[in-house]
Amino acid sequence: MSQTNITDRLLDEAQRLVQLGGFNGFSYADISKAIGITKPSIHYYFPTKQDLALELLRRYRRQLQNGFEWLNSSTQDPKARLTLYIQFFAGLVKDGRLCLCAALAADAGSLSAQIQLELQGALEDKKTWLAQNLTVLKISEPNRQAALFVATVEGAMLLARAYNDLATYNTICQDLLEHF
Amino acid sequence: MSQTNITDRLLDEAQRLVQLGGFNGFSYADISKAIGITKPSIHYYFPTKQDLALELLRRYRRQLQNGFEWLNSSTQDPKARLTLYIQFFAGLVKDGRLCLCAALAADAGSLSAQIQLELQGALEDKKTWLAQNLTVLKISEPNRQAALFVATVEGAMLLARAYNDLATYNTICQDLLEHF
DNA sequence: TTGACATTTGACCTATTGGTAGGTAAGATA
DNA sequence: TATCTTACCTACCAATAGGTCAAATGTCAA
Repeated sequence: MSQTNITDRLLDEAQRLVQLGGFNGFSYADISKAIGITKPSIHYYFPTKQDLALELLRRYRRQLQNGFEWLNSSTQDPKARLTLYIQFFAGLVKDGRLCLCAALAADAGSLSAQIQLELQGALEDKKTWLAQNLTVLKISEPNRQAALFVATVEGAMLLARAYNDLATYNTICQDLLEHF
Repeated sequence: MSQTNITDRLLDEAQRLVQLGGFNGFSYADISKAIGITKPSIHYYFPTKQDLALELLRRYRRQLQNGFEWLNSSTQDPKARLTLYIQFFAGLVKDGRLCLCAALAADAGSLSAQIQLELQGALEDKKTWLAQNLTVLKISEPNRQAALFVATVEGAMLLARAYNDLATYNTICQDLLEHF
């Protein structure tokens, strides 16, 4: 991404660590080591770890929006769009990562109410975009089916992570697509 | 469960905490407070936290087997069995918990290889049982569809946890069932 | 060149982490 | 009776957690 912007580098590394080991699975010291900036400097940008998580989600939602816009401009075919959605997350799975939503949802117990709202927002973003494409496909109850779609893809990432196997993700998502 | 057996009480509480906040989201001190036994006493039963996690998964697999046997004896109708499978986990979701598999999969980064194998085993147990019932239903590729089923249910729990809403889980699982 | 502000640091803090050392009372076993 | 084992305990440990603060450094416009 950006080599220059320190905020982004901090967020990149934090996101990586969250996706690999959950919100409680890393510390500011870990980020410090990886980025080469001292621990107090990280506190300068993100006073508390909760601040970090919140900004992580806000940025993630922006990234999602950009991703969806890119997908929309890539093809008009809704079926192809769903496939690209799945391929988008395959990149994460390949690196042994989870979607940020899944990673944070699992640790929701240690997240502030505000963060949980932002997490719900991110999931809503996904459902909304998916529902739009399911509507074009004339699927009945697109909102419900969108929720099913999101759940399955998140679950597929979870299984792929457990098995440490990209094929697990791809196979499940393949079968999911065939239902639509 | 068992009021008497201390090992079980420790595991019960540990499992609760893992399902609520992940493997890194609780400490021996938390269990200590809840059970009323000192921290070193917990180390007496489970020398390290990894030992605890391993036994948690081994017990979980036994519980799953018992559950499946109970489901098998409850009804011969495979469709009804799938419904009961979903209801089984709804109890967890109602308490704001995740399936142990989902909770640990998200924190897989901080789990030993042995534990990850046990985690895979637990997921295999689920897939195997589901595949048996899908076979009876004459579903093609029952193993693949079983993986899809597991992923969706795990994902539904994740979403329900994020939204803190049992209905989210029920709706997704309802729609899942209608695909079979 | 200076002042103002942004950025980064070393030194430090308190609480908690997972874990250990050593001991003790109650049974079981020899 | 002597010894061993189980099931706990108190007291403690080094390391790490998230976080603070005053001082130093960098940047840039007036």
